[in-house]
Amino acid sequence: MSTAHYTPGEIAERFGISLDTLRYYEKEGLLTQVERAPSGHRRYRASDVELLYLVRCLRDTDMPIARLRDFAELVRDGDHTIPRRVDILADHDARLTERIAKLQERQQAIRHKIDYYRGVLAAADDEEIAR
Amino acid sequence: MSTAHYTPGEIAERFGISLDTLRYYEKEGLLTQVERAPSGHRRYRASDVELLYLVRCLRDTDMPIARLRDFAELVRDGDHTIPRRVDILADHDARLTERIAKLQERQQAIRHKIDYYRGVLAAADDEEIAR
DNA sequence: GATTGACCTGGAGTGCAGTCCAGGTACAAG
DNA sequence: CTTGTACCTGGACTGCACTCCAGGTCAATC
Repeated sequence: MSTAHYTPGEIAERFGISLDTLRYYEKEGLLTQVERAPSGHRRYRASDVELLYLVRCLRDTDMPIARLRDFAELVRDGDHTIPRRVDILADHDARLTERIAKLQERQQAIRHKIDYYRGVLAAADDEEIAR
Repeated sequence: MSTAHYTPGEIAERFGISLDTLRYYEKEGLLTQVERAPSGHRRYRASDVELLYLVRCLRDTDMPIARLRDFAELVRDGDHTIPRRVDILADHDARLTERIAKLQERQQAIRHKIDYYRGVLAAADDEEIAR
């Protein structure tokens, strides 16, 4: 319940990821350097939460870890990298749009198959009734 | 150019997958038994193409191989398994709908971030002009 | 009859993204 | 002081879906 920081447990809970994954992200450079308590325990600040939120959005939409690392590096390098960050995000956004369109196409095909099968079943039922 | 069957190369080309992947699918039981020429070479028929098309739709929408195997087994078992096939497809369709919705949510968040960054850039430009 | 190209087999290897583990520290509660 | 819980580290392991490879066959072509 502290105001200034969050513990690893709180963060993991909040984002629905494991402590291992959280540490893995840090090790892979997806987060800017996380502060430590004198005990060595991680202390996550609001800025970490913010970046992690974006990281999760990008991972949930299947951006690979390597690209996320590049992005996080730009974040670490300061505000002058914002144009490049926008490029990465806009590119991802475009891919995502394509990807969603493709998924919807496939979904249509699957629904067609379901309808076809339902037609077969209905025909079989009719036969049953006619007997 | 024969009318009755397709070669592995033709199939791979048509579906944009590798020969290895094609053989892998067969080995994993995603296809019903594929015929062979006397030479031992595979000969794909229209029914194989049809099933493979569905398999690809389902894989493209991330159905795991294990579930596809279950589905293919039902296909092999005959028409009386159609109700169960419909269950599998309808379930997948529902998951897919959820999945697409989640992707779109994430996409909104990413677009928000892009807009935020563009706002920062615009503000910086204004400052530049004011100087 | 040598070469070429498409195909065959079984099995090993790859890349990605975590996930698990052993052995240890920090600290609050009983 | 012991117990419990949360956390630490480095490194090994896992699951999934391919992908690659060595060594071989077959049919047509030069």
